[in-house]
Amino acid sequence: MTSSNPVTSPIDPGAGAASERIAAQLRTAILAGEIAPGERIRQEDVAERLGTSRLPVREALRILEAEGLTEHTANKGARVPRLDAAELDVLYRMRERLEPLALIQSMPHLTAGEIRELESIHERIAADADLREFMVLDRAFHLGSYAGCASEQLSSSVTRLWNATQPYRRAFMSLGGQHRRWIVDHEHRLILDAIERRDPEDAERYLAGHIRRTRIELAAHPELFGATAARRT
Amino acid sequence: MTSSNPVTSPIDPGAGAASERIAAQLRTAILAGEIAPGERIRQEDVAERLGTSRLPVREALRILEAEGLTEHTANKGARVPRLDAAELDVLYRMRERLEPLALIQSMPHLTAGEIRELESIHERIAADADLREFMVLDRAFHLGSYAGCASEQLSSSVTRLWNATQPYRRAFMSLGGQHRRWIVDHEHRLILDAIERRDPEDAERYLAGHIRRTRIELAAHPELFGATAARRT
DNA sequence: GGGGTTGTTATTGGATCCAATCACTGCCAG
DNA sequence: CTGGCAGTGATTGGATCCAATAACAACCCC
Repeated sequence: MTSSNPVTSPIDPGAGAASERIAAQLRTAILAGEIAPGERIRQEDVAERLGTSRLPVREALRILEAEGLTEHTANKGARVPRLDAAELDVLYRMRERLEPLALIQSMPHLTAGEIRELESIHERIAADADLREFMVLDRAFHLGSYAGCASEQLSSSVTRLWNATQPYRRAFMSLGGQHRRWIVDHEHRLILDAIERRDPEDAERYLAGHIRRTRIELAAHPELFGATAARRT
Repeated sequence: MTSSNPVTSPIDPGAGAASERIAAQLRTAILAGEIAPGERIRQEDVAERLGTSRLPVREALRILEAEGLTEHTANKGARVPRLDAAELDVLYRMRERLEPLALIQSMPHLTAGEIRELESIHERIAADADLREFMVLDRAFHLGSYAGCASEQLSSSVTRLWNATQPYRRAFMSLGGQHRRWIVDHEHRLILDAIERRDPEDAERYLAGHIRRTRIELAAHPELFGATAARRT
């Protein structure tokens, strides 16, 4: 209680509407893997933990549903979707087609500063070895390269795809050793070079290849499904 | 009032949860063009007209937002998104890449009965001249051809694209004469033949061409934007 | 002893009331 | 006459209470 009390929450983190702050909190938790696929999210738990009523939680869950982070069934509540191998395969094929389009649309409008930022992220990925940090930087690199894409629809679609696949991408990257990271790093380098040369064809080719390779490797690891989270039905 | 009273609503159309019935009502209205792009949707109006409280309306609007039919801003409410020429162009490029994928995924699983149904829809499109009916049948034809697609994510993405572009597709089809309809009819024939031959390459080619041609023609009609609906900012 | 059934409990869905925010109009000063 | 400002009305956002549904468990009858 007292979430609306300005005294008890003087810092006011997130500032904006309450339902969106809750959505942001849950989004971070899900993307960080703190809530596993298949795990149920009870409205009252969240409401109590964040010191608010259940109502904005309901709205937050609907917002997250729109972003592909939760799924909702009537009278049964929300849960983080669990994917099977076939669904993940299709999601990667969607990425393979949509993200090159996003990059093509974005590239002409990327500023020099934004490209420098990509370069910085790329260097930090190579330097830092922590998986959690890698997940954040990898996402920042790709989505950052689409920053110049003016289309709201395309941006949100791509984000949805990243959201939905995130848990499995993490499980996949946690499998192998450094080897896997080197390959990713090399492919990012190729994409970044093409961006700096302002060469859309090459950028599209390398990006599509990057995603396609990952999809094929994922298909070789059926143990990712069911192993990620096993909390009943 | 009395929406939950089983006596006053014995037929119980839609059966399911109330917020989803409301969403269905609004969805139909928007797709039918009864609510124009840019037009605002006030919660209380809808609540009153459907004899319910504002709360399920809020949820319904969030559901529709997830489907790309409305957009929502804090403290300002929901409205049907209005697109500019650039955004529509990108949406069609997205369709051009995603829908062939959906068709490829769907084709192997289409039953003979489903293909007969597509044939039936195709004939009805050719026979019937009414624009409203055409919009329904055209949508049924395309989305029906993706019925075998098992991926929930891909299906909903494609549906979102159809939702977002629907008002402009209607405005476009209302422009020309029979000429435009003949071309669409012919292209549908090519796609359907490829489906019946179970030829994924041809199907993908014809479908992509169908969408691409429409995109290019749309680009030649800048008068579609702003003409569709003009209810202030 | 097993299967169907019924009662109980936990959880979500909906209605009403209250608070906060935003847009708009009219006013006043420059 | 025009720009800024304050007050007011309209509209959305949130909290609390109540109803409905579904999972679960104990029970009874066969």
